[in-house]
Amino acid sequence: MLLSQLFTKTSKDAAHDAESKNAEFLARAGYVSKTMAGVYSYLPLGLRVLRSIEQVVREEMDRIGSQEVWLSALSPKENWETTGRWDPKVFDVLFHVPGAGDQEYALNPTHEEIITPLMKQYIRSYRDLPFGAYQIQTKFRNELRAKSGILRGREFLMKDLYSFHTDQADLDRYYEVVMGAYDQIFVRLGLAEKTYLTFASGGSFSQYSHEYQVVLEKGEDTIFISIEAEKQGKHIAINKEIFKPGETKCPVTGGTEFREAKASEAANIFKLSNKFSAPFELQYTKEDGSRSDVIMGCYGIGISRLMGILTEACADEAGLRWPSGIAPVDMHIVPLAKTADEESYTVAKALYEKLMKAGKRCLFDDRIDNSVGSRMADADMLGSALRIVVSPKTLKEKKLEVKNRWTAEMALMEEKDFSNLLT
RNA sequence: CGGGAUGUAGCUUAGUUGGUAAAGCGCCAGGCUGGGGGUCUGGAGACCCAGGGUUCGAGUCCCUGCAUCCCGACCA
Repeated sequence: MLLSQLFTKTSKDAAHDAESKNAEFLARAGYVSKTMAGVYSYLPLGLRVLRSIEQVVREEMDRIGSQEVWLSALSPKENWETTGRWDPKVFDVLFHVPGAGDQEYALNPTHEEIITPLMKQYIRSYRDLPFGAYQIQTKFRNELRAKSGILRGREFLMKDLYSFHTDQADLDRYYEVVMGAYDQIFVRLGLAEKTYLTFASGGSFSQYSHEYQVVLEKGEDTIFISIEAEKQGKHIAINKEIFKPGETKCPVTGGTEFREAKASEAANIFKLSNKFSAPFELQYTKEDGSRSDVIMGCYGIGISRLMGILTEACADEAGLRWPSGIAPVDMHIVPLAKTADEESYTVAKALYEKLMKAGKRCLFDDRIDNSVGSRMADADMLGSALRIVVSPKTLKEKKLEVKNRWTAEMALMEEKDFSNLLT
């Protein structure tokens, strides 16, 4: 991608209302643009990051055999009346949208009310169970207060998986499988060190709930981390909402020592049991011919929120940084040339084309009229892990300068050594 | 939904006891530059959030509304 062609621009100034780090940096880098409070548009570089996160999640969901679907974003009022969630006093984040005539629809904030009746068409007997179905889709929640940039919006991208079982024991087994997949997701996103499996209230639908909380200075939740578990190399915490000082014990180790931390909830998983299958009468036939409610689990993970969390966790004063595999590009190439005829430009351009042909994703800063300083600052802001500078100075030694955005280490390398390094 | 703060050029802001709007950045044209948002000259760009009110006169004072951010409540 040529930087001269990229329609987004970086900005030196933060928007006056960008109080949170993610809102400030993602907007300054031109990754996202705020449409209104809690609602963002994703621009070319930001969309690549969002898609990369999405792909990590998708691969781990596929790996455990769950099947990707794409459920409708609108749904009929009746489905929500069936579960009692149409009533704003019961469920205040549901957007009610008018349809033709007297009809009213819901803009889906979650999809139990869609997938449960849907599965009535397909689940007949115990032979059809168990299985999992997931989707990655925009969710709409009428939050009374949107906040913290893309961390808590009224419109956001979420992966939600629903699982269907004959009994609680099979749900318990599958729940563990999903936990394993989630662990893998946090490892791949480079967040494992900061992520704690957090025991939380089940809300109004279940006594069971686990959250994946990522420790962040500006986290909106407070968790109590089990010190005992940490000593055993386990990341276990209790959400403040169910923590009783002096009483609560670590459910994994039995330990009684905790340390308090601020964290952001990246994922939340629930054992639904028959909470939704009962009202929708989603049942299956057992081996003895009798009928029983399907047992369900649901497993959410905030894709766009993870992008915000990664920004909060990784960005430095100079701009964005991303874990490997998540950045919008693999490298950012800057020729320090005054004209496109100079060797430093032609060598850099040739390198760019070679890397692109080899499947690397690169930004090439062909904006040679811009000052050197502004182009270096842009390289830092845009967040590529590697920056390659080709200048008359480095060319004298027939070398390129390679700088690591994370370690700030700089190395002069011969072009062929550099190319070899990448293969 | 309660409380607080803020709305002035594309962006960030200044604007005195009320007298008809200023700067930096960005943008456009042209120089000089070239390893960290460089520099000089010239230029374009604002119904001062909206609607009422007070006043000879309102960016400025008053009322109402809207928007945004923050705190709280809320958060499958």
